[in-house]
Amino acid sequence: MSDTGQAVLADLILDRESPVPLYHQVVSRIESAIERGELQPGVRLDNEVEIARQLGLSRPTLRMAIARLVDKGLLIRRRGLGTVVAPAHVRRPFALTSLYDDLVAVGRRPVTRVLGFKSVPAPEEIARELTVQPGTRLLFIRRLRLIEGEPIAVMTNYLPEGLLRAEAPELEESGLYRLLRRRGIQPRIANQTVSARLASAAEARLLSVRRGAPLLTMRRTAFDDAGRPVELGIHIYPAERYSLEMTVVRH
Amino acid sequence: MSDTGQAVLADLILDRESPVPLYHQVVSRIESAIERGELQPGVRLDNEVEIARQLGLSRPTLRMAIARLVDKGLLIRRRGLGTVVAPAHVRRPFALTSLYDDLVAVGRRPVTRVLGFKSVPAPEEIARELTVQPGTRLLFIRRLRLIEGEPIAVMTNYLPEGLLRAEAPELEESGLYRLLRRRGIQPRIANQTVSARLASAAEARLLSVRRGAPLLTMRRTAFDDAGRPVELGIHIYPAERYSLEMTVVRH
DNA sequence: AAGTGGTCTAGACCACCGC
DNA sequence: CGGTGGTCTAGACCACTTT
Repeated sequence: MSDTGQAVLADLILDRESPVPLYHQVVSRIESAIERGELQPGVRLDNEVEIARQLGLSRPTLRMAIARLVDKGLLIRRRGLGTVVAPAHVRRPFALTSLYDDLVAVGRRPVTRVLGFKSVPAPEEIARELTVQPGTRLLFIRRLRLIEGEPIAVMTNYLPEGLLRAEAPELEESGLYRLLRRRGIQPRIANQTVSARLASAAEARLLSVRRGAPLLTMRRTAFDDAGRPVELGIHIYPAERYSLEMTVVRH
Repeated sequence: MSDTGQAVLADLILDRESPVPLYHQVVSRIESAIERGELQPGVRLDNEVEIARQLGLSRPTLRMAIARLVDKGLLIRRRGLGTVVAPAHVRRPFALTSLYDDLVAVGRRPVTRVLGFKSVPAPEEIARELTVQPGTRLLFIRRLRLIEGEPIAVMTNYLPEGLLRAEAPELEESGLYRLLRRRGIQPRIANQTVSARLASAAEARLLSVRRGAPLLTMRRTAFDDAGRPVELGIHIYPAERYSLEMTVVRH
């Protein structure tokens, strides 16, 4: 009914010497203020000109920050009305994070076992999807992921050779995407197909489910900034223990 | 190896009298040039300052346009290198379109049968997900979608009353989202959970599959600009005939 | 009418990249 | 080094929403 409150952002501290862009500093400060509950859902922010003045920024710079937050679904902005903190309806951004990151984020302890790690010539279909020549040598990786002793995924990946070296042990400690990032490789765009089928006997054994249990399947090709192939992933999950969650924002 | 060509965008026609923002005009012009093949993947664009000059725009305005196209995965931009048209690896944006739209877009003819359309009090769990009071009256809709005679989805939806009226017949002609848009309701953010399970006898009958066949399941809550609940959808798809595709761009 | 975000301009300087 | 995109400024005017 009445005003839900006016947020004062004047005390955000910006570091003009930092290499981190100012608008990005604003994004992360406001983001964490919302996460910590200092900015409650429904709270109305001051208008853009006023916030910019308080922070000592130009309006375009501040707008860039707010635009990012709107994109993430954290803020809602309407002409003539103002900017308010979005309701809490989850705000998990749909991004190219790995399952590993997701699980760690909620405090669970996934364990990974590397089942396969070798160089293979690219099968025709996989070569086509990754846009490499058939027969090109690819790194084949197969991992089993468990959480509290229960298998939750069998992940098969094909990567162009040279992206990773003999890093099988590290794959037991870290996610594939984290390992790639550490080597300076940034997946940027990914095409995913999600479907379902029944577990074969071999899959059932690996995943500790009965034969014919429902599996969630995901097939993904990922490319970097320059459009170079990074990875093809074929993942299967026991549907009884796993689901994919995503938040979609319409622009 | 050598230059892949230099695109001249100077002949894009902009209408400064139009209510459509200039940057948006640039976005749609370039978008359709790429779709029509006038701008081939790999083609390098002139630098921002030059394009802006050619179009008679300021650089920030042009940058806004290019940023949108990069977001959509149509262009790739790298500091020091330039801007090029992205490789063709699909570019289906992951958005809140309906299955209906998707199928029509590829020229297929889906048919929809409305199985249920009535007002019901909100069950507790559904009320919580939609952030309405338990017992609030909701519109319950259940539809069966077929393509070339084969069922591909059973869609169950709950909407706050008042968003739609007695429009059951129209639901056989148009998608739910299209109908909502026509009434000025714009879903903006949606949380989706995708998983899988086996078909019950009743579901198997509806979907023309055997009992125990794998089903892809999707549960979605959607909210509008102002964070008001728009819809809760519970969809099931016969996995043997349907998969979900999405393109994810990391920002 | 008043207040808000939306669009647009014309510059400036910086950081990264390949040569 | 020269060229590119990345960031930032200080304004201006417009369109929409509510009072």
